[in-house]
Amino acid sequence: MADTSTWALSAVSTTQANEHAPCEDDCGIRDVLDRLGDRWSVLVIVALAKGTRRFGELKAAVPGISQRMLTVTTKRLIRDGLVERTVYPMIPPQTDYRLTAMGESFSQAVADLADWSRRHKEAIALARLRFEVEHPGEL
Amino acid sequence: MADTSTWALSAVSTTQANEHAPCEDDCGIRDVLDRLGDRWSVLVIVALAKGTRRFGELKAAVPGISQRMLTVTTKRLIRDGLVERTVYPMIPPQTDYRLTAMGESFSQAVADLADWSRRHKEAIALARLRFEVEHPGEL
DNA sequence: CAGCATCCCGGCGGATACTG
DNA sequence: CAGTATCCGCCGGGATGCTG
Repeated sequence: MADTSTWALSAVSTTQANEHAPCEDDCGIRDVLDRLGDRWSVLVIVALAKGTRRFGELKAAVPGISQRMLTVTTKRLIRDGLVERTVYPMIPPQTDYRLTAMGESFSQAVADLADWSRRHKEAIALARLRFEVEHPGEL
Repeated sequence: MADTSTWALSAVSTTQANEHAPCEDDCGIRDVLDRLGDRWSVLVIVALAKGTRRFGELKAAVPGISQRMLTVTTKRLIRDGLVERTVYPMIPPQTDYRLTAMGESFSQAVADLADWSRRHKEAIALARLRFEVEHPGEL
């Protein structure tokens, strides 16, 4: 039994032609994960959770972000309806950013996630150490 | 007042030399966000939430993933202590993947997130439509 | 079946310069 | 101050081929 030549032909039936496999069922999660995925969205949300901020204040509140990524990120958040922008036409110009109702809600969800990571950060760090000794060099 | 030549010199005080700006305060969230960020981790977690799966079953359960990304993703999840792997040395070989206790906990957190996105997907879609008409072409 | 090794491309995001 | 425009390097991840 267990001839190595048999299972070579047992076709994998690779989910037969799924084109782009766009989830179909669940999704909508993708949009959320995309925001969570990029480097800055969450940080900006967290900063705005403390209240309305101007562009410069926001930049200062999110250490390391470039002006470009700040504009791009805020624009994406605005597009998704998480953030609102108010422009005061003065010299020098002023622009205020604040969370929308949905933004606040999202902020709460993020906070819950932060809670989870706080409760498990030691366990994760430990797991990584173990992995490093058992599989040195990998990843 | 409001002379346009004055504020040109008011140095931005660009968060003075933060090297890599590694958060310092919060963090641990970065690790979690990194898992949420990549394209497949969440999908694999969701698939494993339904129970133990073999490599091939997992591949079938996550439509669109390549064998390479499946190995890479599972390995990362194992490294972080979210997934366990059991190898049965037989011909043909068999490998089982299952969530750890922490993995189950994480799976729950993800489920909460999925809930949020389900409750707001319409609102997000609507916001995007509005944005598209008001700012055609951007993003 | 369950992987590892290699090649390669797209786009995310950093750095820099310019404008109202 | 609050952006916009441009250039560019890096790496996440797809496709393919080979092994135990």
